[in-house]
Amino acid sequence: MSPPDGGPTRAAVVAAASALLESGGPDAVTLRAVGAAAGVSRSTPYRHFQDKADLLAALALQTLNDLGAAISEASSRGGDGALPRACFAYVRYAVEHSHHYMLVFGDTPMAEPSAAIEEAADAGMGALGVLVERAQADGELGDGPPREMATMLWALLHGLAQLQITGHLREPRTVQGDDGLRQLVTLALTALRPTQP
Amino acid sequence: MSPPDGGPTRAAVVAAASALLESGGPDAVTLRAVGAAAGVSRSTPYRHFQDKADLLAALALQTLNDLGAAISEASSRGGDGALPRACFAYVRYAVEHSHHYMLVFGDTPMAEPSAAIEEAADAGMGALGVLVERAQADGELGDGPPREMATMLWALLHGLAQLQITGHLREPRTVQGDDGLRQLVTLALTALRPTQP
DNA sequence: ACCTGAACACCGTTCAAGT
DNA sequence: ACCTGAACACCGTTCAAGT
Repeated sequence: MSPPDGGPTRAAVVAAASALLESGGPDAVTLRAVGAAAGVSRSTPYRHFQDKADLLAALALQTLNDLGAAISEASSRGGDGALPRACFAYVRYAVEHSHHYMLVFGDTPMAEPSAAIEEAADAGMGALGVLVERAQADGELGDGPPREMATMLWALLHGLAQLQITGHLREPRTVQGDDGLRQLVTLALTALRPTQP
Repeated sequence: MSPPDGGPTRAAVVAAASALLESGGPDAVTLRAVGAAAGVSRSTPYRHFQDKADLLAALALQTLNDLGAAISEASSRGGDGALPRACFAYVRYAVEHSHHYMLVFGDTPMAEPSAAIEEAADAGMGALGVLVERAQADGELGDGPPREMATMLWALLHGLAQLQITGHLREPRTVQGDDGLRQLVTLALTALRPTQP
C-alpha cells in the first residue's frame, strides 16, 4: 500500500506542509501548494497519506513531540521552580508556534487520533502530573488529587494560550508579551499555593 | 447598500445558518445550504452580509449574548454559590453548544470583531469579574487583583470546555458527563480558596 | 513501484439580467 | 430595491496513463 514511513518523499511532504503552516497559516496548507513546495505533483501526497487529514495528523504528532521536549527542557534543571518554568514553557511554545498549536488543539478536522498521538499526549500530561506531585510534596502547591490537579492546570495553561492566540485577551484584559503571560501563570500558581501570604 | 438590519430575510439567513451549524457542524454551513434552508438563492446572503465571515460574526454575536444570559441566570439567585454556579453554567453551555462555542473561540476565520462583539465579550467578562470580587469579599476566593483573577478563571473555564469539546480529555484523564466537569470546576475553586481544609 | 496530468464534485464569490 | 441563474477561480480527491 503505502511506501515505507521513513521515505524521503514523505518527510519532504511533511516538512513542506509544516513550513507552509508556519508561514501562511492553515489556509496556505493546500495539497497543491504542499506538493509544489516539496517538489512533487499535486496528488503525490496521496501515495504517503490517506488524505489531507492524515497528513495533518502526522504534523500534529511532530508538534506534540516538540511541545513535550520544550516542557522537558524547561523542567530538567529541577528545583523549586521546575513547575512554573514548565508551565510558562507550555504557554510560550503555544503562542510562538500558534498555527501548529491550533492544529493540535483547535477545531481543524483531523484524522482520528492515532496510537502515536495518544501516546505523545499521555507522555506530556504524565510529565506535568509528576511535576505537580513534586510541587505538592514540596509544599508549593495545595493538596488535591494529583491527576485532577494536573488536568486542571493543563486546562488553565491551554485556556491562557488559546485566548491569547485567538486575540480574546485585549483592551480591558490586555496581556502584553512574555511578561504579561508569565505574570498570569505566576498568579495562578501563587493562588494555588496552600496558604496565601 | 445593505437592507435594514431587522429585515426578515436577514433574520432567516442567520437562523438557517445557526440551525445548520448545530445539526451538521461547521462543514454543513455553506452559503448554498444556508440559502436553500432560508428559502432564498445562493447569492442572496451577500445582500445582507459582506461575505461568509461577516455572517458567521453575526452568529458569533448571538452566541456570546446567549452565553452571557446563561451565566447571568445561573448567578442571579446570588448567595455563596453564585460564582461556582456561573462557572459551571459557562462550561455547560460551551459543551452543549459546542459548534457555536467553537465558532466564537475556535480558529475559524471570522470577520474582525465588531464593536458589538467586543461589547458582548466585555459584558460577560465584567459579570465574571463582579462575581470574583464578591467571592473574595466573602472569603470564598483567595486574594489577588480581581481583574487578573477573573481572566485566569476565564482561561481555566475556557480550557476545560475546549479540551472537553475537542476530545482531549479521555482515558487516563476521562471527565465523564456533567458530574465530571462539575467536579473539576469545584476542585479548581476549592484549590483557589484562601485556606485549604 | 512511484509519479504525472486530466478530470470530477464542491465551495466562496461575482455579476449581468430579470421583476 | 431585491433577487436570480450562470460563470469564475479554487480546493480535495480520484484515476488512467506513463517511466
